[in-house]
Amino acid sequence: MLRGEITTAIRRAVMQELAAVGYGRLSIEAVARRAGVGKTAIYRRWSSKLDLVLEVVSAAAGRRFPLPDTGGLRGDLEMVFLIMTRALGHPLAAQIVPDLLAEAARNPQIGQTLQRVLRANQRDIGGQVIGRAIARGELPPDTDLDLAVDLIVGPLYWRLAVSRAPLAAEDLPRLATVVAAALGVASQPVVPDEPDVQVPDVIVSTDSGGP
Amino acid sequence: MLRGEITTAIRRAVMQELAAVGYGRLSIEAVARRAGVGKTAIYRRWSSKLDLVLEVVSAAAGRRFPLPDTGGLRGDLEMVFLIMTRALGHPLAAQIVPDLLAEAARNPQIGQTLQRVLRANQRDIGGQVIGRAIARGELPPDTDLDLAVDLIVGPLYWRLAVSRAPLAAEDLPRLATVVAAALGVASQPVVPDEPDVQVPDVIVSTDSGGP
DNA sequence: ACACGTCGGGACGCAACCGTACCGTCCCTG
DNA sequence: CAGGGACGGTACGGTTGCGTCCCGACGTGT
Repeated sequence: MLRGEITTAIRRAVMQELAAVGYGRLSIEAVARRAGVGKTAIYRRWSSKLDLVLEVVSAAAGRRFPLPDTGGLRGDLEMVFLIMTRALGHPLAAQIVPDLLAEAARNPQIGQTLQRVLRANQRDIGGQVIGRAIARGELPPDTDLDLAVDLIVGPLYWRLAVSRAPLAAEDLPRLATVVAAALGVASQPVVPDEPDVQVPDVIVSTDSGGP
Repeated sequence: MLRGEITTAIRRAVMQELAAVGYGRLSIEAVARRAGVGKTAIYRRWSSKLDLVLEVVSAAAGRRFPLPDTGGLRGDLEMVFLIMTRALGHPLAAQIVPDLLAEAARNPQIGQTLQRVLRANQRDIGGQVIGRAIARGELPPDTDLDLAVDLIVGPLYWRLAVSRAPLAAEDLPRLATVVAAALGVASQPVVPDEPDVQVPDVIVSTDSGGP
């Protein structure tokens, strides 16, 4: 009969440790130390570091929730942005999410799990917002969902998780207005304005200059 | 008199090792092994792992370049997107950049360096594009540069570095059109459409459910 | 009241890596 | 052609973490 308080303490310690050192350097011993438990208590519950992290992160991030209908695309977008801001504004999430997303590029198991608990969720939400807007006649029926998700999630994720610049609550309505405008032209045909210009060669090199 | 070929080999090995295991797990011994050199050769050039990574990454990513003027905002954006796609399309960069950006959140030195070589560069480019568009009369003079950078960089970074979904070359013109539309309304006053709706509480929790 | 299972703690052998030191070799410079 | 410096390799003691095992203490359920 495993004691629930111990399990909870381990979960909390995993999140804190993930935020502090990242997945790559996470060690079972450090988790046990931080949780104030023996390593035995951890191995009694999870079989490995990967198993531990996947289960804890899934449990913490896997909550789905209904997205309220505000009656308009702009309002729906603002609602999504507000929720994203709250979620990524949590210090633990702001550290853990980018770290795991980077690790996902290298570890297929992590990639699958995040795909399931994060990005599928985002696609759901994007689908809801776009679907409603189409039903309202605010967007054409052939709106590209992938492009829409990029437009909705990209700027705010960049701001909150990468750039980490402060974002005032008053900025969200403006961002919603701007993204709504972008979505409005997403399915229009492209009208090229000027012929091609030579594109400079940009390659990440490994041998430029010396120390 | 340090031999340049050795330095180059170490640099290449650092990039490959960063891509393979990330900054957190990068070890000097693994770099030496991969480069086919002794640890001595590395310590003779750099004082520590942090020093090594910062110098190598700066040298590889710090190249600035002129952004050609295509004569229109939409074309300029497409040019930026093409350059970004090439840079982040490089397998090494696609692995290393998100990893270091996540690490930057916990290591101030890495944060400062990336700020200097990556984000300042992006702000420069964004400033060029927006400045030209303002001069052409395509955008109002009070366009918010921070918001513009989020809109330009966010969606493509999300797609290439986080979502990692395939992106056809034909998608870039459409993305440019869409982002240009977004920038066009970026400085317009916000017109609220519907009064507030209750916002559901979303918090990343550490104690939801058990294994 | 008793017995069983979980608890924290400690120890185990093994592996990886740290940063330094010392080899003998090779190449470049003067 | 002689000298010096950088080279790859190896070994060093010390630290950290792995996954397992055993211990005595606790506490819970019957």
